[in-house]
Formats: sequence, structure tokens, C-alpha cells
Amino acid sequence: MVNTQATPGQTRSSETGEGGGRPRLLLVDGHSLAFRAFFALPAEKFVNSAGQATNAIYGFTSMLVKLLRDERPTHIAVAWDRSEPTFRHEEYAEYKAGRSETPPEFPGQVGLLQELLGLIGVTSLSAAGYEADDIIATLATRGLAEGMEVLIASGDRDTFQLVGDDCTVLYPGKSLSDLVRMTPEAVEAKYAVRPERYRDLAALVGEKADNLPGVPGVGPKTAAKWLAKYGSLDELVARADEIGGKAGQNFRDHLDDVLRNQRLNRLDTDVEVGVEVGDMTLDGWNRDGVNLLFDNLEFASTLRDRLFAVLGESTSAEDAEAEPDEGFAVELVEVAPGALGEWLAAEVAAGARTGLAVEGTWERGGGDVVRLALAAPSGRAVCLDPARLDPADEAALAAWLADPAYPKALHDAKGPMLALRARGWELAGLDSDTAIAGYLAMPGRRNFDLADLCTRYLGRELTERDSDGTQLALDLDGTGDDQQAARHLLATRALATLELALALDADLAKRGAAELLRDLEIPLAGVLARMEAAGIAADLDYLRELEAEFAAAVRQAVDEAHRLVGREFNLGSPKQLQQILFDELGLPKTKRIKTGYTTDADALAWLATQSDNELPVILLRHRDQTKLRTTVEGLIKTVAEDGRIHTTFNQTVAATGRLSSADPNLQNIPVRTDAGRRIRRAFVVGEGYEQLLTADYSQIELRIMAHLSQDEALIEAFQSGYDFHAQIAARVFRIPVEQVDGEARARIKAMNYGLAYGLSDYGLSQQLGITPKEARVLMEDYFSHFGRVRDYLEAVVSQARRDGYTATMLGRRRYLPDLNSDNRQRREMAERMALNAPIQGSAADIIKLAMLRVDRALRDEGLASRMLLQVHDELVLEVAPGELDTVRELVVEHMAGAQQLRVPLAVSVGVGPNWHDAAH
DNA sequence: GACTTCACGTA
DNA sequence: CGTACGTGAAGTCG
Repeated sequence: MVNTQATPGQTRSSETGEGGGRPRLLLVDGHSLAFRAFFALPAEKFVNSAGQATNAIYGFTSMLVKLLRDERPTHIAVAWDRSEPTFRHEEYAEYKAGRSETPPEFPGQVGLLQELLGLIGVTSLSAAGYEADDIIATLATRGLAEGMEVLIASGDRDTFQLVGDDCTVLYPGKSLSDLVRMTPEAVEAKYAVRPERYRDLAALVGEKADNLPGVPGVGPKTAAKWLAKYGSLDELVARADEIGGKAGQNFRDHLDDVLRNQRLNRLDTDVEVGVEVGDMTLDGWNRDGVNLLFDNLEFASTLRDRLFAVLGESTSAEDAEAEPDEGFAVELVEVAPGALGEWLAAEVAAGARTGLAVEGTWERGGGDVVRLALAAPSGRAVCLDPARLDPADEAALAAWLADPAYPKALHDAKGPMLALRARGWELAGLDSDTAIAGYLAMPGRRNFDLADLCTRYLGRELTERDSDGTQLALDLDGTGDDQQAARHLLATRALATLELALALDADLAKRGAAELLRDLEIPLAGVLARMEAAGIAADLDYLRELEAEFAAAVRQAVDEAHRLVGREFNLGSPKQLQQILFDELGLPKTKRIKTGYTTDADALAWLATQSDNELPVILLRHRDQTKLRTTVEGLIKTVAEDGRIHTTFNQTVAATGRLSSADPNLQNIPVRTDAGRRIRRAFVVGEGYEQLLTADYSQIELRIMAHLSQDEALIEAFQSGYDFHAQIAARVFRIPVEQVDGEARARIKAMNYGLAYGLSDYGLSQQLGITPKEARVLMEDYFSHFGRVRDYLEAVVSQARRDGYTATMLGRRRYLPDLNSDNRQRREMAERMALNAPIQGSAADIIKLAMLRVDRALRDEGLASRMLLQVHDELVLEVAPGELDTVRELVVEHMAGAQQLRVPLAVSVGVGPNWHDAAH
């Protein structure tokens, strides 16, 4: 492999074409290489979720990236065959006949590949009546005439006739990435003829793939021998009689075939292509477009990174003044002890943003700083070790960190804030958080690594290279010599964050999310950091009692189940449960899932009604108790030294804009059952505080729906202040409110909530235990009274289909490309997401606003009470002695007033010594 | 050990 | 065959 990879000995400085190096033209045979790629990669492993095959696209792109990286062409074009017949067909009707059918997965990929090439700025060419080879021959000839070096990547041996001192063919070898360099020497070594005689040789031997039979009994060896002896095919034909033996006779008998082959395998060098080779530079690529296409094709990020890295280089090569070819040109400055203040004053002017990177640990509301790096716009950076900081420097650093006049850019600042806070340092002036910015730009993405964003937004890789160009390991835990590498890497991260922040500023401005970042999410990060640091006090003894109790209940359920079945089995294994329930006990089958039949709670409850067997009921009890036990166990494990549980709020996970809570998740503590609610008693008011206070928005999503749809009837129902669901039920069923019974109210309540989820008649029927037909009638009745709601929901989806995204009240977008998917299941899923996202997302916007307001008010008022938790529509606060009335009033005011809607935002408050008793 | 599937808790 | 999450256990793969 390696021996075929001997890349030309070009140096970096001669790569730019304009800069004195010789222009280098790469010509690619599109179909030929795409077809190779198609068969090299397993089609079944390269299919996106919409069912589109992608193996040829992936393999071709991978090859192209390798070519761009290794060969560094200054000019490039990809030539394509056309489906219509060529001049060769006119001459010889059987040309290329007898080829097996093109696999159906292939043709569709060619169009996408051409689209991709267009996006990365590569010229694609084809010409009616000609094959790709002819276009390549034409361009190669012109390129050579203009003094260019020419490279041809093709799997068609006909191109070998073009090989010369300045023209090399790269021919696919055994594997996809293995391109053999066919130089004149290589052609001669392999075929024993000079490249210009290759046509003659091929004419004698024939080409099976093109259905061009040669002389029977004559292979490359004989053909080469004859050509060596007679010099050329023309001479050979002229002296055909001199050739002896059986082969000679065959040659004379098949002379017409040979001459036909020679005419047909000649490549046309005069095709009208309409583009000058000098214009085939690689520039002006469309990053957003490539990203979108890659997202749709569902390609791994590695290929994208490799492509962007190589494109980033080639575009920057256009402008010698621009960034270096790759990486970040950070200059790590050593500052003498005591001189940090001076350096900051000189390097980091107030008002100019600084990149800040922190290395350390942060979890469970605490943390520590190992080192931190500051990078100025000049590219100069310092890296500081807090443990070995001169006292004067520490003071200067602390003052600078806490000074809002010095704007800072960090990546995922909440963790670093916790670590800094543990050192007694306050961070102010957070001006950009590149992780959150990335999240606002692409809320559906899984992760927002600094390195990923650099590749995507800057086209540069966040890696360092030593003098050999080999990548340094991203080893932050190094010791000794690695220390310096770690310092340099951290400084690089700081500079990368700074540059990334700039690119994201522009992107967010385009997306209308700049204010959302600056005024909502960034300030919220600080609030969340304080909430995490505070944590919520836990009654550990009580939790242990609960655990023992739930564990005993689990054991009892297990015993009963084993006794009933007559042997031991794992109640926690759906697989074993299926075996017992459906095979051994012969109970009726439930809903199908991938692995058989479901044993979920609904199914078990149904089974209990279908048989006298007690097992389903026992299993249900076991499930309940197990869930409770594991919840309690999880909580016990996370109680910190300070007796409090410090969750982590994630600000960049939920695609709708909600927060999420993890380690432990305090947003899914049971509340619906009595046993579950007992767990909430374990969350107690901490020492030095008086009460827990919970405040939640009543029906916030329905109120948002009323607001956004502007449905008068809905708005009126909220303004009246009476039981909302009952009022709606009264309207739908055309009866006075007093006559609405529990049943009717429950149905309408389910309907109300289901609307915002894209509920189907089937789903509603399942939930209410009625037939789908009854459900449909109910929905029709509902919409006959609240037509604006239906109009609104439909409008949201159609607008999202048109724009590609939904937007919340504060302009938070959610991108839903699947709205135009050909796959019905995906499309309908995207439709439900589209109608839910503005509602759930606007609710998230509003409570985030409320959190900022409440936090600000508490601090402005100098109150010691503090916010501890957010559970989507609820806030939990810890109230300091004597502050209850003030805090209650303040919280209600700022939650209810967070956003002006066409309906009131109702907030209800409860107070108690623990989370359970603070409910209302 | 890493990953997927099922199941289930919350809003 | 309603949205959004996180977690734990079992099962599977390398």
C-alpha cells in the first residue's frame, strides 16, 4: 500500500499555485470511481434512515478527500459519462453491450454526488455523445499545453494512453484507498510498452468490459512482443504476413476487430466542455450546504472532518494573508511572576473579547481548576497554574475574571464556572459560550465538542502538530514533558474558542438567535451554576428506610412470582417474561415489539383482565417497587458530603429548548402515586433555611397554545379563571359547566394535552379506552368549537415545512428536515415534533426568563433565599428565615410576569419542610 | 467494556 | 399509532 502512496515531494510553500509552485490539475472519472466505491463498500451498511443508499457517495468522497490531501491539486474537475449513446456506439452497436445490469442502488447516488461536488466547489462536466474519458483526455491535453502537471484518477485503463512525463494516472488497486501511480515507467513495467503504444496493445488484446474482442490467443505478453518488434500497430498491420504461428494467423483473421478496437479506444481530445482548465480552481465551497447534505446522508463526522480539513486548507491557500493552513497559531507567552496584571492591561484591552479555556474537574456542583489559559485576539496566550500563582497575579486574575468590562468567550462555561467558584473566583463578562451558541444554531445535535465546532465553523482541526506533522495526543493528564504540551493545547483551545465565538456570532445573527444567546442562555448558565452548587438537602436516614422498605416489597413480589410459576426466573428480564407469559402460560399475545411481545405496564394490566392468573398483577407490583427502589438507591449514591444532592442541569441537550437534569435526574422524581410521593419527602429544607417553596405554572403549554392560536374560546376559558378542562368540556358537549362529569372532563383533558403532541385518533382512543371512531368524533366536536387551534397547528407544520424550522416565542428554532422526507413514518414524526416544538419550546423560554428574573430579584433584594431546582414548569426554592412572604410574592410576580400573553400566566405556590409538603 | 433495547419516571 | 428527557437492567457484541 505504502509504496503506491509515494506522494510528490511538494512542500507547503509551493502548494498555492499562485505562489510559484506549478499548477496541478486533477481530473477524476466520476462514474468509474463511484462504481468502484459502490462495490468496495457494503450497500447494506450504507443506507440512511430514509432508505437512500450512500456507499458510492461515501467511498467516492473518501477517495476524493485523500486525493486532495495527498496530491494537493490547484485545479480539479470531475467528468461524468452520460446515459445517451456515444460516437463509439454509432460506430459499433455492440459497444459495451453485455454488461450486467447496473444495481438499482447506484444511479440515484450519482446525482447526490454531483450535488456534493457542486457544494464543495468542484467542477462537474459531461458532454453529450462522449464518455468521461474523452473529457479527461481533452482537459489533460489542454492542461499540459498550459504547462500544468496533470493527474488522472480513473478506473478505466484507456486513460493509460495519456500517461506521460507530466501526466500520471491514479488507478484503483486492490482496496479503495489504494491508488496505483501509473507513470510512464509504471506502464512500461506492467505492459512492456510505452504509454503511447498502450492503445495498440489494448486493440490487440481487446477489452472485455467494453465488449471489444481482441485477437484470440493474444494476450498482453504476445502483443507487447509484437509491438516491440514492429514498433507500432500500423507497422504490424502493414507487415501482417510476416507474423508466424497460430497467433499470427489469428491476427490476420481478426484484423478488422483490431482496427476497430484501435479506432474506438482512441480518446477524443477535442470535446467541447465549455470551461477553461484555468478556471477549475477549488474554491467557494458552501459549508452550510455540505453540512446539511452530510446530515441528511447521515455520514459519520470523521469523513466530514477530513473533508473540511482539506477544504479549509485549500481555501486558505487562496489568500496568503489568511490563517495558516491548519490548526490555530497560538503563541504561548510566559509571563514573569507578578507581571500578569501588566500583561492583561497590555494585551487584553477592555471591550475586546478574550478566549478562556479551563482545565480541571467539575461535577455535582463543585470542581477544581488545574490550569487555565487566556487567549487574546492577537493570538498571544498565557497559561496559568492556580497552584503556583504569585499572590499579586492571583489578585490580578481574580479581578480580571470578575470584571464584566472584559468580555470572555468560553466553551461550555457552566462547568468552568463551578471550578473557578471552588477557587473563590467569580466569572463575569461571559460574552459567548460556544457550546450553547452551537446548540442554538443546531439544537438537534448530540454533542457540541469544541473540536467538532471548529471543524464545522472554521474548517480547521483542533489538534496540534509537531515538526514531523504527526498529531500530538490529546493528553491532558500528562506529566513532565507533557506538561508543556498540555499548556499549549489549553492555550490553543482558548484561541479556538475565541475564533469560534466570532464565527458563531455571525451564524446566530443570521438565524435570529443572537439575543437569545446573549440575554437568555448565557445569563442562565450562571444561574444554573449557582443552583448546582447549592444542591438540595436530602434526608439520608429517611432515604435508607425507604430503600429497605421498597427492597422488601420487591423480594416479596419475586417470591410470589417464583412460587406461582414453580421455578426461579428473572422478573426483570423482558425476554424471560415473554417466555413464561406467552409460551408457558399461554396468555394472549400483546402488542408486537422487535423482540417479540411487549410486557410493558399497559400490557400487563390488560393481561390481568384476560386471565385469572395472578402473575401479571404480581409483575406490575414488582415493576413499581423495583423502580422506586432503584430511584431511591440512585439518590442515596449521589448525596454529597454536605448532605445535599447536586444535580447537573444540561442546557444543550433538549432539542426543544428545555433543560435536562442528570446525575441524578431530579426532573423525574415520582409524584403520581402515594408510594412515589413518599420519595419527595426525602428532599428537605437545608440547615440555615426555613422552608422549601415550590412554584409552578398551571397549564402553561395550553395557555401558550391559546396565545399562539388566538382562539377566542380558549382564551376566554383561561380568562374566566374557572376549571379550564370543565369549561372546554361544557362547550364541546354543549352542556352547562355544572353538568360536566368526571368522565367528560377527563376525556377533554386528555384531548387538550394531546393536541400539543400531535395526538392521533388512535392514540386518543388508546388512552381513553374508546374506539378510534369515537375518538375521531370527539376530535371533530372539539375542533368545531376551537377551529383556530386546528388552523394554528396546521399552519405551524406547513410553515415549518416551507422554512425548514419551527420557532418559539423568543425565536428559538428547531430544524426539521424530515418534514419533507419521502418516508411516511419519518415525515409524520417530524410533523408531530413541529407542532409540539413551538409550544414546549415557548414554555421553556418563559420559565428560563422567569428564572433570570427571580434570580436577579433575589440578589437585588439582598435575600438569602435561593433557587434550587427547575422541573420544566416548576421552580423549587429554599427560603431563608423571615423571607417567606417576600419570596413568595417575588416569585409569583416574576414568574407570572415573565412574558405577556393573551391569557394570564397562572402560578401556584406551596410551602413546606420538604418537597412533598411544599406541593399544593 | 461499549453499545442497544426495553421499560418507566417526570413535564 | 403524541412531545421532551435520563436511568437501570438485561442482553449483545467484540
